[in-house]
Amino acid sequence: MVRPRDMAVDGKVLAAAGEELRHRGYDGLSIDRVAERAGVAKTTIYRRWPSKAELVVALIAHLREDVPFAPTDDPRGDLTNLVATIAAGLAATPPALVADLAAAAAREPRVGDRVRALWAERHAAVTAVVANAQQQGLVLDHVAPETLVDQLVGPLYYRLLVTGEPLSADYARTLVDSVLGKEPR
Amino acid sequence: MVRPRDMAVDGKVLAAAGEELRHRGYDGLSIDRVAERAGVAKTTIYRRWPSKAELVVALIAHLREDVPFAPTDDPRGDLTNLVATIAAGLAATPPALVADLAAAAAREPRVGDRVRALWAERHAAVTAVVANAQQQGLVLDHVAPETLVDQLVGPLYYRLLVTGEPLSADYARTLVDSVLGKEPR
Amino acid sequence: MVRPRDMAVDGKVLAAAGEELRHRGYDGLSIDRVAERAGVAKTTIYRRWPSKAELVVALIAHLREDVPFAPTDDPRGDLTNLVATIAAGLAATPPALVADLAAAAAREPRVGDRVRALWAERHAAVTAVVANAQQQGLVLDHVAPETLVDQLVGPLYYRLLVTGEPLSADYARTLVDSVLGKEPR
Amino acid sequence: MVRPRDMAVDGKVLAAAGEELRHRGYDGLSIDRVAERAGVAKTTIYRRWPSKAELVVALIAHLREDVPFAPTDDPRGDLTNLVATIAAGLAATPPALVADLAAAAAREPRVGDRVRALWAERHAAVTAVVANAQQQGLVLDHVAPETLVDQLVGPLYYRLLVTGEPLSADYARTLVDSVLGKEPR
DNA sequence: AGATAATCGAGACGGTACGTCCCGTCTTGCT
DNA sequence: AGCAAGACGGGACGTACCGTCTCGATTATCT
Repeated sequence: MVRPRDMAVDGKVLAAAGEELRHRGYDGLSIDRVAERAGVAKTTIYRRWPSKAELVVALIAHLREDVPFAPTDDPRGDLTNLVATIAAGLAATPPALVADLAAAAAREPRVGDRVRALWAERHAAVTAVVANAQQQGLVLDHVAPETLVDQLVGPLYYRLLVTGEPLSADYARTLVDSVLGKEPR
Repeated sequence: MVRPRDMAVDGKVLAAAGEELRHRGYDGLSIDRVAERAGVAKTTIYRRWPSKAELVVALIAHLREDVPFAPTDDPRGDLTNLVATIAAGLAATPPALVADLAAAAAREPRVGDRVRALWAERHAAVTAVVANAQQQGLVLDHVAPETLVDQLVGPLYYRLLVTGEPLSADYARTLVDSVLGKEPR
Repeated sequence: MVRPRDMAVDGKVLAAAGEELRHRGYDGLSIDRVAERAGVAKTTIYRRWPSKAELVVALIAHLREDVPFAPTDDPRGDLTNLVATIAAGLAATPPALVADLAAAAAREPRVGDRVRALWAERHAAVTAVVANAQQQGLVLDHVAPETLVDQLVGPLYYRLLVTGEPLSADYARTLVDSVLGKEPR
Repeated sequence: MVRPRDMAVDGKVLAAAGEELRHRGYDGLSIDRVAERAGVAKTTIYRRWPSKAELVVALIAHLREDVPFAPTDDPRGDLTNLVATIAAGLAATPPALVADLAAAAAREPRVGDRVRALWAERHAAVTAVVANAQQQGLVLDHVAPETLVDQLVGPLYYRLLVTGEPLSADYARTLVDSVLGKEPR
């Protein structure tokens, strides 16, 4: 009954915002400039995203790549793959962006919900594999799977945000080895 | 021959900036407001710190607290204490502040150096204890101590910044148990 | 073959617009708000009145009140009554509204026509009485009746719009006395 | 003790605003454009005048020409000159501008004060001459001088704002004649 | 005791971006 | 067609900070 939102707008705006974010960073991302670059009125942007933070959240969600995850009967391999994939994804994202999201999440509840939902997907995938591995007796079963997940994924964020050390596929393997024990054979 | 700088100014400004940083975050930290709150002219602030980032750098150095740590001959106890202390310290800090610092660190190299130096202290303390425990055969020695440290401390930041789950002393114990194996007897 | 226009719409819109005009003035009159207040779509308003100015034109025609005026054989009394009635009418209207109408009239020719027609009625009534009085020798006949009317009615607007002084019935009497000379007996 | 305001700014801004006002009218006067035209930051304008209305008030006050008034021993001549001068001044001002000022005055008390002060000067000059004439027996003394002033000046505004009739020097003379009586000789 | 020179407060200034409010036009589907 | 609902491009608003700049007024220290 009403004029529907122009679907193309979302794409144009997010594309423009992405460019800006990449080239100028979060602070330098100006709605005015995004609007101009997208060939769209500023009001149109604010009609869809109430603030810069929300726009960036949507942007991230848009950029999100599925963590393609096909479980095999080799939990160790699955886990290594998964952690390495997550590490690679994080390594490809500007650290400042991740930190900005964390900060926005901590300050604005609505943003927090969305950001947490974003990470939760990956978290859940890892949890599933870990639980699976545990059932097959590959992991010390005195530890809750959630804790193990924290110890597999947490270090990635720790390095990215805190120590600034690089995230390599090797590091992912090291983490899995530490949790599952050295390769049996 | 010249009028010396008023020593009290540094303190007043840093105190005011700290308040602002805590309550409004890095982005919301406004030099105008800091100047007003500190009862100091904006010029005076810019005379000492050439930018907001540098001011925050100085501020961070001020915020540092010692992690008091006295090693005993009980590495497991030492480790649990240390991790619990760090967890408590983090839990007492507004998550947004930690995230803001991470973001500022990622954006401004000089801020990054200082922030990393800030966390490095704690990191080093944990590393020492872990290495010590490893020498006493308490930990699987196929894993480098740095990795274990990441798996002890990383999850704390992960919870604080990413999942938003609480940081309890219990959680600290769980982490240590996971790394050292369940209490032998 | 076509759906007829909903007659009720005109009334609802003009009523809403009148409210807005009274409370917020011409500039503050927003079509968006009028539409909402009238429970009508903006499109519907624009279908009938092509612009804000035209809407106000229509509105003004609606606001017109008759100045009930029954001439007797006492011109002085008639004049005093008439001027007092006009003064009371003006005093009861928010000064800002009168000023806004004047401004709109000066800016938009079509509004000007309507507004002038609105006041002209009153003007004409006074002119008639003045001419009548003059014929009866009550007024110095070296002055054109139009001038006298200006001097009777003009001061009312002058006070309302310029000096801000109150418009009382007494003041109306004073004006008439000044023009006709003090009550003979 | 502080950096003084740049005196040149007032002039540049008011000049630019005057241009805009003349060419685009009150509504079309945009602070952004004024700032650009004056080569001044928008903030600088807002620092001095809190709103568009106040800026225009200042502008008018700036444009204000003294009503040069040298009393002679010929009150009738003085009065005619004075009223004619005021009429000429009003005739030279866009009616919409006068109406806008009246509207702004009616809505914003602060603006009202200023605008009234602006007109009050002229009002006072006329009052003085009228009182003078009355003392010399030129006017019927049963009428308060304030009333006569209203009847001399009010019609000018009435014509300008309400009836839209022209303001000529002749009309000024007619008004004076009506109040003082036809030229004795 | 002055001269000299940097410090400090106060706040003006040119800028950039923000998020809001309207305007008048448009698109869509229900009546 | 008329109408409700609301998206859209566009323009202006007034606010908040930024970092730079001018001013005195205020301390020292050096002559």
